[in-house]
Amino acid sequence: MSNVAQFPKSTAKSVTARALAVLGALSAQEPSMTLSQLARVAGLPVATVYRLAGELEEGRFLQRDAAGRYSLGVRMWEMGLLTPVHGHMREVAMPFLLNLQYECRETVQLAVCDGVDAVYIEKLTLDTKTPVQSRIGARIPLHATAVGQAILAVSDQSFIDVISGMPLPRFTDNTVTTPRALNKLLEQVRDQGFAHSTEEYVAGSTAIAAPVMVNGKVEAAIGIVNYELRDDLEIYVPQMLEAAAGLGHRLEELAANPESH
Amino acid sequence: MSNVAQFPKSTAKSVTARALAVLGALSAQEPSMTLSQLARVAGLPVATVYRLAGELEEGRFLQRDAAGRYSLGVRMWEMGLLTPVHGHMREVAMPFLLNLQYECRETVQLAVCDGVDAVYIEKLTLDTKTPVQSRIGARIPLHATAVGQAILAVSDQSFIDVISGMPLPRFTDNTVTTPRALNKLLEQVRDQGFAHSTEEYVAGSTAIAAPVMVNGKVEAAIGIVNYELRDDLEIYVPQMLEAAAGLGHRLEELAANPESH
DNA sequence: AATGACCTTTTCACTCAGTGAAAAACGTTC
DNA sequence: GAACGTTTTTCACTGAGTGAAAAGGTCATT
Repeated sequence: MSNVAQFPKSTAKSVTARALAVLGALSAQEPSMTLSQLARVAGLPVATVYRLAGELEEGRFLQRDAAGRYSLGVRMWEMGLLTPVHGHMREVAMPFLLNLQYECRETVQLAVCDGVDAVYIEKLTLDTKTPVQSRIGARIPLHATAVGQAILAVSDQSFIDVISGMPLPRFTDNTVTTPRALNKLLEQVRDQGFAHSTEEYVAGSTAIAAPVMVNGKVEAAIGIVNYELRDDLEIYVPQMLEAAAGLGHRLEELAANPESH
Repeated sequence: MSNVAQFPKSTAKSVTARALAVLGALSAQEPSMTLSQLARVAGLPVATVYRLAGELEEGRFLQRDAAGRYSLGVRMWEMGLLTPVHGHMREVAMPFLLNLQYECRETVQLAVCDGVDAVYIEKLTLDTKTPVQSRIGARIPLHATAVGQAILAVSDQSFIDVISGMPLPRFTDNTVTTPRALNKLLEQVRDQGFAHSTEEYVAGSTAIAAPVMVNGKVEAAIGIVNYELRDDLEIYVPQMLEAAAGLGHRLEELAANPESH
């Protein structure tokens, strides 16, 4: 059933905006589409999309498979890796994440705050049947995950107010959905220095997370997740805090020295 | 003096092409630029780039830092993750790579073949001063790296011929640069089931690598690198082969079942 | 083989979105 | 304070981009 109509952008914008709309039509749910699907989702005439997609393909931002379906091209991927989020943050964080993973042998995550939610930048997991929720690049709510709470707790009060002022969607029975409860929770996180969340986002998963501070400002969060409701996850808190602190310091160093490799 | 009009780049044609040229101006070497740099590199008038960059920023394909410099935006990164190269292979491979990393505590790499060279898809490293050469997304020569050789050795003979027919650039004293020598090397790789390369690409580094076979066709390679010329890297061959085989089987399973998690 | 459903590709007259030189407005460094 | 490089705004002009419609493909179903 096509109940789509998520982008009814009748307001035909600039050529560039249209081109981006074409690219944006592809999503995690539908990473490849036919020309006409693309047109429908982007809300543009087929002929227009035909031309635009052709040019995007030329530039390798799109690619067509054997069947003629469009998906995002290698160029897109290559360029994505030049993004500060990846190029810098992920690269610098890797050794810390790996060491932490080595010590706890649980799934280790790195997330940053972007807009009003958190985004997973890296996930090191040994789990072969890992849930989709925490795909790298996935956006996750700040109020309902350990990494989100770790970031939010040490953010500016004004930002906290913005977030707690927005609707706080419920994902499980344990999700915190009122501003009051959220603020209380965040205070607790600040007190103990890390967040601990049990089944607030996904049933059956529990997680701890710590903020990564760079020059007094939170830049990311490192978390440990377990999908079997381990109740002793906190035994890894020291190592996690060490990883978070270590990463923070390293980022400060790199920010100071332009490029001290 | 006479610096009036120098248009080094051939004038990009369509609006879309120009927009892509603006994005394409950013590179691994210069991941962030001022507006006018952007214009110069893209070979477009400043006013034009000003407008285009504005729109690209709106769509979060570009972003500006505090100083007003442009770099690639989060959107670019998010979408890059939807690319076929990344999405599947990397996700499935992670547990195998992590286990291998756990066992050898050396830098572990995953690469696939794209066109006439290999591309690093993932790199797990504990090394904080890791060389730039093996950046994720970096393209590396098939003839001069362990992962490249591992892939090439088990490729179709026709493809091997194409590669060995091309110029084989020399990177170090140890680089194999003649078709004869390359073929001999590849035969050896086939015989022993893995590649072992010492200072063929980067001085001071040694690596081993094994191909990942999926239904009889090579799809990737898993490698272990060391930057201090460890001469006993081969002790990890069994684990590496196990990881490669494990990943191969997992990929076969997933190819069979459309989507079994 | 004829039908219909859905897709891709081409065409073409119209017009409005995109253009870029030039000038204004900043922000530096000497 | 002037000389330089930057970013931003303005504006008259015009060809690049548009999209409806028609033509051409491909694949089921009858």
